[in-house]
Amino acid sequence: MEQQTGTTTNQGTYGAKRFGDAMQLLRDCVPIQKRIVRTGESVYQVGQAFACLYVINTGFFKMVNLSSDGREQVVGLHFKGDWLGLDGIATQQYRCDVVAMDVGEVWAIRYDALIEASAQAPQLLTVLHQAMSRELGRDHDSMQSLCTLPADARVAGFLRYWANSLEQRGLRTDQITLRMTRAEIGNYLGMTLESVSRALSRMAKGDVIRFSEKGRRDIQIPKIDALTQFMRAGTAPKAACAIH
Amino acid sequence: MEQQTGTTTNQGTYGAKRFGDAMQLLRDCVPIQKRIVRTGESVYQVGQAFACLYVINTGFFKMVNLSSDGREQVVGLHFKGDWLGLDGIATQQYRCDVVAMDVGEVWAIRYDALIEASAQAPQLLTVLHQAMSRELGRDHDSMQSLCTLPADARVAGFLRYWANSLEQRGLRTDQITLRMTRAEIGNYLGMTLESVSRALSRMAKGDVIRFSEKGRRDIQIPKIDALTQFMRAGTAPKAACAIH
DNA sequence: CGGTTGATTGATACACATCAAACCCCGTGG
DNA sequence: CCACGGGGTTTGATGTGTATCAATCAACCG
Repeated sequence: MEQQTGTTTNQGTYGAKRFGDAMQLLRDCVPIQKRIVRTGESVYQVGQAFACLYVINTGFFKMVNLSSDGREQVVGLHFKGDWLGLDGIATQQYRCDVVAMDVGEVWAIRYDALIEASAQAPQLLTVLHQAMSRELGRDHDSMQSLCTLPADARVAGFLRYWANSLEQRGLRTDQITLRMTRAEIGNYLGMTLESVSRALSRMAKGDVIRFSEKGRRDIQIPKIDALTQFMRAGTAPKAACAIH
Repeated sequence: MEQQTGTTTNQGTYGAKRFGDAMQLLRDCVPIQKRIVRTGESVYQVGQAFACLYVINTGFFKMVNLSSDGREQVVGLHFKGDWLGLDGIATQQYRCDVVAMDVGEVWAIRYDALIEASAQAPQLLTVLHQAMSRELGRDHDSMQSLCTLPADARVAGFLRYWANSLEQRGLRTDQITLRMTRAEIGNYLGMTLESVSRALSRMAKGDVIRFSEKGRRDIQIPKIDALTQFMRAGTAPKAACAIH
């Protein structure tokens, strides 16, 4: 695995380059409105009239679904290069809130302008469709985790996902800073904050992760494989016993 | 709520017409390869090279995610007018299996041909994007159900979703035939087949649903509102007590 | 400094999984 | 025709993974 691939040109894999290319294309082909979003502020909110898609330039965002009876659910985490607002196309209204977990910058792109521009530059469609397709795949993986993995494994999977997301974007992965509280993580993973805390404690005990000296929000992952290992540990305990 | 809206022209709502319009447009603008898929056969399988999107003309399909360690997960149910294969765009390989739960017909459309055709007929893009956007929204709702609702409410929500899906397509909803075993339903909802069975029994006891005389696979829903009611019952039992 | 917000850890409770038995339906073949 | 077998469903008894409740602790801040 390469690190700091800011200038590397890896085309086959999902490297940092993928994002750079797409963003350069956007800059060139469509009018873009840059916008700073401070921590806790939202890019858009449920019910708002749909007009723009947003591409994340910097920052971390959570996507929150609100049900009619007041339940809140974090349904996605988004990083640099991800598109926001896609769920608004169908109904012409945004279906969820997107909130910045850190100060960040998004590029607003009018959907109608994007479609128009795609007549001249069809690659724009490829970029858009790939973003949507990727999110569909991610959602399916999330559903699978929620349905088939025990709590500990879900937390491990979450850390692995976060580390992978950073790595794909050419960011540091040896020391990651979770920008979410235990409660937010728990909400995203379908468990309580206490369960998240216990899972992390168990991982720390097994040296799968390490807490940084300053704050329990910074986590070191010595070996990502250890996380994958830890996930399987809970999934199929019978197998280990069957060997005798 | 109107029934049998086969010829009705309701534009604002998600009526049966939406599907007819889109399918007519496709017929007119892009080459279509019709294909019959028998019960248990798959439209495509994970790992297969991506080339086509599929639009369901008739039948019911389940979308199954397979993880590297062998876990299977039903991540979606699809009906007439839904698009299949969208998750393959990003990686150029299908990411899951789509299996017919009943004999049905799908229309295969080459993705590259669709993009080309969209240069002449931009409405094609609208149709495609709305389909993707709708699925994203659906997935988020599923995640919310999995994370926040108890087992009974999830089963009720599942029935309501099924009934709504039929209604939007102008099909009968008074008597619905589940084309899935309890085990499949349980897999989709993140619970065991026994829990599904118990939930259905409880609903039948409360007259929220009725089993048809022939087989426990056919279910009558006298009032859909009763399902919604049943969902809330488990969600906030404290509130009822607090009133005294 | 007290006050607040988030994290950890323990004791207990409960929703659901697991295990097990019985039943129903339906097709097959003697 | 009935015997048989097998897949699907129901229902009960028991076990367990997490939720819930509660206390303590750490960090931050006006």
